[in-house]
Amino acid sequence: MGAMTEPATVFAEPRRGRPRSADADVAILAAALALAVEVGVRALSMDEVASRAGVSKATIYRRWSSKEALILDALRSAIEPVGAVDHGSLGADLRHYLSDMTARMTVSRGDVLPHLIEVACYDPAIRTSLDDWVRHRRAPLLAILERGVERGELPVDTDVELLLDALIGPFVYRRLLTGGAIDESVVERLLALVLPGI
Amino acid sequence: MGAMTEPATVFAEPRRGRPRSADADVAILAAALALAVEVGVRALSMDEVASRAGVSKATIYRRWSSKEALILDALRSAIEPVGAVDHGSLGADLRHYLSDMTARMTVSRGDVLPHLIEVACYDPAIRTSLDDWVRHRRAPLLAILERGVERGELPVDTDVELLLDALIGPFVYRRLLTGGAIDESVVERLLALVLPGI
Amino acid sequence: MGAMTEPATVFAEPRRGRPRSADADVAILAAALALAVEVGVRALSMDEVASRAGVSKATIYRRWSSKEALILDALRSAIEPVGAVDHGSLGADLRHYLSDMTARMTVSRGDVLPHLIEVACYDPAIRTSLDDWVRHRRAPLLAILERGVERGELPVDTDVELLLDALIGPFVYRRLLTGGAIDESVVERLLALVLPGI
Amino acid sequence: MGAMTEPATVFAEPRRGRPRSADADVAILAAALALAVEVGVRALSMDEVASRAGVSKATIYRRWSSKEALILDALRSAIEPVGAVDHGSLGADLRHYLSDMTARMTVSRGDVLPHLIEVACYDPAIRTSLDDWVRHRRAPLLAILERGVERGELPVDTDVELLLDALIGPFVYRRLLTGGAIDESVVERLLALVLPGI
DNA sequence: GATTAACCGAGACGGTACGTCACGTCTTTAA
DNA sequence: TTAAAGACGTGACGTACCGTCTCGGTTAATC
Repeated sequence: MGAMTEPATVFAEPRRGRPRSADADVAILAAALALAVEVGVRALSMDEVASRAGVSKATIYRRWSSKEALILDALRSAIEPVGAVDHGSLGADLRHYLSDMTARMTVSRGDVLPHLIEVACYDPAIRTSLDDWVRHRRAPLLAILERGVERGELPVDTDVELLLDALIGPFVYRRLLTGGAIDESVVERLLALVLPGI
Repeated sequence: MGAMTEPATVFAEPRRGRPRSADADVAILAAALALAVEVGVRALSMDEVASRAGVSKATIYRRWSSKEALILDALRSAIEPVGAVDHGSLGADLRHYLSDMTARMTVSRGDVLPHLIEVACYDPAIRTSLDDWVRHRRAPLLAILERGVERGELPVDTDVELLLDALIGPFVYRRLLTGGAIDESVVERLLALVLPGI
Repeated sequence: MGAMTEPATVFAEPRRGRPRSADADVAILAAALALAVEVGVRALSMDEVASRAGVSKATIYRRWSSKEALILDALRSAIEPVGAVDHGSLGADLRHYLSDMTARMTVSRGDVLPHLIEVACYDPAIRTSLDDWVRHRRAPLLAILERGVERGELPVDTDVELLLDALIGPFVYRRLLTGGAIDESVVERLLALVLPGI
Repeated sequence: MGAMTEPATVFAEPRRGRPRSADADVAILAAALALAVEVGVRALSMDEVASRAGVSKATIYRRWSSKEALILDALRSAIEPVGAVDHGSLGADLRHYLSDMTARMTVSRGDVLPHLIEVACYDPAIRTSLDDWVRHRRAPLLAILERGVERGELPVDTDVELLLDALIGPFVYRRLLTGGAIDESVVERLLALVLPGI
């Protein structure tokens, strides 16, 4: 719950007063997610979220400082990262990760991420939170590449970060800007281009 | 002026009544651009644009169909594409193009493009217009790569589109999502990764 | 339209731009009055007024600066003052005026005036407007008393203002505070007490 | 403590459990009164009263059923009625009472009573409580007038209630509505008008 | 001494209304 | 016909206050 004003997960001294309802947390996030899927992030209104969650607006604003903070958390709660499975070889690991990623890119509505990217330009808190989320999603791929270096499948002096960006960047670019194809064949051709030996 | 409802530049039959003011076009675009820079795209309001341009809102909406259409045109009018100079070799051309592009990425405020990307998710007209713009900006790089094929610097069966995405994508990805470094050294290292022989 | 921000009745230089809708004025006042009667002033909400008048809240707030300013104007538009009829004698005039006044006091819901009195304590604009209204309603009785002085039915040195307060005050006091009887017989007994000769 | 849900002062059977804190009673009333004077009754909020009194809102609502009930009690606790002194003659008694009353009217902020009057229109409990308070404040004057009848200074068939209203009403009327003068000279002139012989 | 019942401060809760803002459209008069 | 000015309906925003409800913890009278 990164963007929350006071994360409920951190337990400090026993809080005084009536504790915040955990049910409300769940109901709000669920309502926000459902609405985002149904009508899109742009048309999502806090009144409607409150109404669906059976909660007052004040209860939402007690937890999240803005609409976008809520959306970010809702998104985060919904998307689990690609699993970090080890298939024994760099090629197999990469193919698995990238296929999974492209499948997700194709399925989901395209408006949540663009919305968050924009908001992050104005709201530092969202910026931080979005950065965390990106880091979290990159982690498995980073592990795959580092394992490749350890195994000797990649040179010791590989710039892992840049390699990662070269593998992910083209898909993000197509998704957000060019509208170009995103599928298995592109994965194969990109791998052939960037990592010819694999 | 791609998104305009009726482009003033195209002259059809001589129209009746008071002609549209050409000054207004300029003033509106200038005001929109200035505001976008000052307060950001998100906080830009049409009332304020009208007020700054010394123009009524109706005058704006007679020319552009929506706020985003105006912003898109304002953006377009401000950014001239990277020049299509021929330096004689693929390596020189690429280095020139990418350096220029990274320089622009570093300088400009980062909020106009993200905003348009988001809006394009909802508004097909903006989608089309944004696609045009992207195509327009990709054109010089596409020409460079095709020239490379003609010169024999690249294999004949090169997937030029994918190669282009592999060169641009990482920068877009860093710019919009990871916040990673964007500079000359990255250009060099990316070229070394994707086109080792250059 | 005393409390309006810019009274539409005062014509200064010809106003530019779209003029304010006179229909909206009427509809808003009517809706406010109807609601005040139905649910009371306290339970009257601006959203409901707007909805009933088929008007947006912004349109209301463009004309009146607050809920209370609107209520005051609505009240004023609804209550015509007691007619200033001349029955030929002080006694007849007074009996007519006071009977009429007591009848109105008994009929109307009792919450509008109390509400305005309270709000006037905090809002100087309402204060002024309420004072005007009170002056306006006192005028006929003042005329009656002054006519009594001219006719010689009252001493030349009569403190007309105080006499007026002595005739009205008891009724106001009963209405607002004691809940005491307000009827014809009280009018007679009060006249016998304050103006024994009449 | 008239409006209290369960008056602490009346001791019935000894209650079980922790007794209510008498300190809290005092602190709450003091805070309410201070706030009413500072910001006015309208802007007085229960959260702020609770905060100032160092008390929880629940503690307040355990004692008073509503904001207005609290305000009424706070008002009552602050204003002691005019003393019922016997100066030997009707004229002296009246002059003393009315002078005292006018002095209080001039001094105190004018917003507490108007507020209560309004609320009493909607809340029967406040209505009852306010009526009690009014009766309590009228009592000394009523005694004065009845003593006047006993002494023979007033006719035996005097309508004492109406006479009282004729003496008080004009001041209340001026205070709440006309904004007219309230001072010693008015007292004298009113007495000369209503009770010429005194 | 243990139990129990009512209290306590803190503060979260659902609800409701507030007054503001921006959008894109509409209606004036003037050029 | 277009222009500037500005009012219009729509609909969401985030805030404030109401009176109620949990919390963990305290304070007497009763057992």
